[in-house]
Amino acid sequence: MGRSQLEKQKTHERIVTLAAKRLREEGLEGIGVADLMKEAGLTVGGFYKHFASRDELVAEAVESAIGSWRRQQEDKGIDPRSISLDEYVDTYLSERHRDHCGEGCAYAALTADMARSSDTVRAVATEGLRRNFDAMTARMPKPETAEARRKAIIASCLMTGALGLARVSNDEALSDEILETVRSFVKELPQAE
Amino acid sequence: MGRSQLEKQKTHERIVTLAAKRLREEGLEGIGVADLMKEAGLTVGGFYKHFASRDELVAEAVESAIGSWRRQQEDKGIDPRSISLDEYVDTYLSERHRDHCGEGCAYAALTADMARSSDTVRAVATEGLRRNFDAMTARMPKPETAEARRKAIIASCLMTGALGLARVSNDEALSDEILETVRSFVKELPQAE
DNA sequence: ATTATCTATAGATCTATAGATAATGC
DNA sequence: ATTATCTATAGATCTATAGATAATGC
Repeated sequence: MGRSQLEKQKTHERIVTLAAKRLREEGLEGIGVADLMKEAGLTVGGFYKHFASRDELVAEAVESAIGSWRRQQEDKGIDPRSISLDEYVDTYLSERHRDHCGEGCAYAALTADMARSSDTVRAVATEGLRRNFDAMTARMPKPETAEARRKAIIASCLMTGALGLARVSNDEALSDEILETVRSFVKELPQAE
Repeated sequence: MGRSQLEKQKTHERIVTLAAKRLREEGLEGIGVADLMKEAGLTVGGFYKHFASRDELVAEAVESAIGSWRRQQEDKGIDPRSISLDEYVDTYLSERHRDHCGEGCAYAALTADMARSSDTVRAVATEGLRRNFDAMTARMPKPETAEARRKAIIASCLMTGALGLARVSNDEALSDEILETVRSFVKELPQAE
């Protein structure tokens, strides 16, 4: 016990990354500090040398969760902007994403929790939401137009909503129907009207 | 202390109705048994003569929350089926609904919590989801067609998703933009294609 | 006599802190 | 000497239960 500053920084990141996953799985009030540290291979005591409070961890974890998909793509050497609407929709509204909440979209997993959260968390979430709308607008034809932004907002609400309801249904046929219906609709959205 | 059976039944309903509101506000793990009973003008002790466990209350409260809108309409003497898509969209995607989570749609308020819940809760939620899809299908032109059902699913996902994201944003302009954009889109949905 | 609710509390769980331990880094 | 993590625990909170109290209803 007693580690270098570099190791502390890595430990900090490990806790945040794990929290970003576990909180998406269990909700922002889900996992406790002790259990989380145990899963990270640590003990409770060290926690408060990293975070002033559990809330502070939650804020960092939400920020990390919001940026996780973008970071994953960049780590694979992929520019997220190069991913087309069709590709994005297929992975977002996939059975895999539905069944792996912890690695997925923070907005689908934590909508209500975020809305109830502290100002800090909501500010982070709102900023991320804006960036998501912008990224979606860029995937529409004529991205400078108001029509592109309109469709980007529609697509975003549809996708988070569909993933959420697909996760609610314990009838897999109904769940799949939701995913498939919305997948094909969003793909046709750029050509609509 | 010591009440009639009729009063007990009314007390039971009062607890469930209050829980349906407070759980939509704070999430399914939000309010505790003691606080809830206090708000109902009662004390902790009586709780377990009404429910075997907190989970049992949650299940009843979720069922109550899912049916609350329908019941409200019926109490006003309105047949929910007589409400048009346009009317429904305007109240669903209103600032009022956004700002009053406790009286509103259970799916928008509790999506992620429901998905994580016990089999009992998920079964109730899935059944309600099916009924919602059916009710929305009936509001579309040619309700017997597959196209009507497709649009009903789209509209449902869009509306729950939009309300959820509108609640996340702490920037009211962005929040209003989401609501307005989706409102007008859903109203045009029946005529689309 | 039965029972709906009350007061009081046991037991579990969870956040946060205090003090010890064993590395780092000047 | 400093500090990152550990062990141990205080204090708050929450679910559930036990036993008392005061009505109901045969």
